[in-house]
Amino acid sequence: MAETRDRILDALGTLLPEVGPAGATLEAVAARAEVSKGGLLYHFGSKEALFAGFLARLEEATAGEVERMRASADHGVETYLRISSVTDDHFTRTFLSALALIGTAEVDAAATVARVLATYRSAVEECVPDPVLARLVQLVGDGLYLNAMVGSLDPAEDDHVIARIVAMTRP
Amino acid sequence: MAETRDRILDALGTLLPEVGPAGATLEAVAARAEVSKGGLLYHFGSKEALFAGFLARLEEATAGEVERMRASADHGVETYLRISSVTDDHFTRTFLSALALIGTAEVDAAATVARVLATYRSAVEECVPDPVLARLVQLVGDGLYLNAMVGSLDPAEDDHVIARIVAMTRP
DNA sequence: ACCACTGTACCGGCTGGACGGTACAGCATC
DNA sequence: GATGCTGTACCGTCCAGCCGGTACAGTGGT
Repeated sequence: MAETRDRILDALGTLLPEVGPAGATLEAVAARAEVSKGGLLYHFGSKEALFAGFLARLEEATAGEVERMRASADHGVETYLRISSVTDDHFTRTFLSALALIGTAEVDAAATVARVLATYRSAVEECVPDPVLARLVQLVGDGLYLNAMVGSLDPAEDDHVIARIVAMTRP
Repeated sequence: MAETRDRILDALGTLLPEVGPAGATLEAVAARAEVSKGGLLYHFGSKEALFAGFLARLEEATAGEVERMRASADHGVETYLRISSVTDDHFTRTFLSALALIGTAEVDAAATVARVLATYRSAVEECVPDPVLARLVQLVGDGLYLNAMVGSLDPAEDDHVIARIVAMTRP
């Protein structure tokens, strides 16, 4: 069942920020997903496949987020930065989990994250004519993600930064 | 000998970006440092102590970097951003290694990194009067680090962004 | 000058436990 | 009774930490 598969990936997503890749044991993931270890290995033949499945879903979700950016009235900049600074967003959590996967032997998470960032970058460049400014916008978003990763994010305060940047991008 | 201790920590620092925390076995670190496993465990009683020692050295190095910022002619902003974007710098590599440690069970690397970022933040706030702009500068720096972590950094290109920000901070 | 002893630095084999992966038996539903 | 899925017992590997040992540089009593 595809539902079970997604439940397993969700379980991995909640587990990774809590205990890191080392703590994300097959048994731990199975327990969190309320599946047996055998059941997990039925859906994902190996830990590598499990992680790869997670990263694949991240890339799909990225496409969806970029679509949301394109559809937004302000041409996406604010939408982009808001997502980065809202830590309880599902996509943000998935992205942070992927960051936690960087450095694991099983899978090249860095490459996937790099692709995700590149996708975002093209999207930002679409709605900010000045390429230097576009890159600046993206770097601020990335900075927000890094701060979210280490848990030092004050969303209320960073609202002002976001507002400033949005103002810069529409003269 | 303190020299051996430092050599071990250096070995860990070069190993972490290459193979990640999972690959940074006691034996692997010992081999890289040209010490036996027993010798390593003589200096660091456990893997946790090894990682903790590495993070402690990062915090010391941070103090030194902030000092360099304070001493620089341009009031630190450019110095700060340059460090973030130069991936072969010793401090940058140490910092990226610490990022790789986030999520390991042995040690709370996120807290250390958060403290390092907070230290930098105060330093930037010292030389940029506008607090919102100061935060923006710091977020761009953090964004550069994140990009360096996933290997998607084009230093030549980001020079323009740095120049733009430096211009913004001295009207 | 010599020896007994102590502390420091380092070495490498061993073991117990954890974890990834396999095998297989059970149990629905069709 | 076949298929899709689940649970569990088990195996092999890998690794952290332990431990018995070596080398050697003091140190101090004689």
